[in-house]
Amino acid sequence: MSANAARRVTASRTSRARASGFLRDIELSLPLQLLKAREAAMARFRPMLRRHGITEQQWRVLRVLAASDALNGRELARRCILLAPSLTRIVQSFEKQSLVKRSAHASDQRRVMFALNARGRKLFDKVAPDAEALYAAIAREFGGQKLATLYELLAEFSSALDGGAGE
Amino acid sequence: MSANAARRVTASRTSRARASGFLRDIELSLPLQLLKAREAAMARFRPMLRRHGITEQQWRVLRVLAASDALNGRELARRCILLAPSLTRIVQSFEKQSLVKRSAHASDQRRVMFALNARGRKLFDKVAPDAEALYAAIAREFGGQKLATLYELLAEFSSALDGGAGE
DNA sequence: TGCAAGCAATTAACATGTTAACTATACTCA
DNA sequence: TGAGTATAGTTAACATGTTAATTGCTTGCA
Repeated sequence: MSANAARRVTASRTSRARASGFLRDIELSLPLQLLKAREAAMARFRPMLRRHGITEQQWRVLRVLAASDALNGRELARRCILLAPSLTRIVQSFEKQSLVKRSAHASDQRRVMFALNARGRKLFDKVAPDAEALYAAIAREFGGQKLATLYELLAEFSSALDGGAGE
Repeated sequence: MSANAARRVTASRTSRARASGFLRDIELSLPLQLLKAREAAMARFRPMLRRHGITEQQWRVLRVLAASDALNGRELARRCILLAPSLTRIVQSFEKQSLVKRSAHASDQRRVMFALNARGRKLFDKVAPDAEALYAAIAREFGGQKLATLYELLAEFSSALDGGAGE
């Protein structure tokens, strides 16, 4: 499969680039294709999350906090792939809704520790089954084998470009 | 490679999920991994685009318009993977900078046609070589073969989930 | 014909992305 | 020890993402 893919991509690149006379075809912009694939997946999750009254990014924070007792902001942002300002806004919103509580780090007064409280955990437990069902449907439609290969390639790509910094 | 990947992913999923007692590990959220890979790539492009004074999304619009004479808003948004409101804002900004001009569609007064003008084309010609150089570096570091396989998988994934609607 | 339904583009409102600046705390090393 | 530097978190400002509502035009059909 991948040998054919290589040939096909190369062929289409040269012919289309020659035809348009410009930069390689936009179909061969990797960031765009990653975005497109992400959109295809998120289109399924967003309506469900919306019914639960949360955004995609808020769900990431809920998930990460549900999987660990308490995290400081920097680590939380890193695991959610969120920038610090976005995380600040999200946890502030969560605190107003009593979903998250903050506490001081024992030895470093700069750090702020965040953790889910009872209401937050309850919301997570309510959303998680719906998310799992949608994820299972995607795996079924695309194929578990191909999904695993895609994971592997994405991980290799990220670490190849990050130089190991992102993980 | 992909057979190993499947085994590895499955193994890590069960062990981590059991350890945390919650939803499968967040590392196995496909939208998140797509985002992470995209971030790894965009981290290289953004500083360059910023030096040219444009954003990532504005660059997508420039590229698509440079590759075709004139497009209506809907088609332009579709090719750039942008929502209509975002496109509206971007082309309005481009018009103020005299990068893009709009015209009426011949037979359908609802449609608005957008095209690059001389200034827009000049900007595109200025940015394109830098973008190509960064793209070539990524292809070199990650490997052209693997890159082609990744493209293929992403395309299959998008079309599998879109049901053919997105293309 | 003319009206109901649909489509293209825009606008509005709020959430997030992105960069830069800022505050408070922690570290380092002369 | 104390000035300089680095780090964690926040805030600010502007661009984009997302949904819903709006406007103007088009189409289908009774």
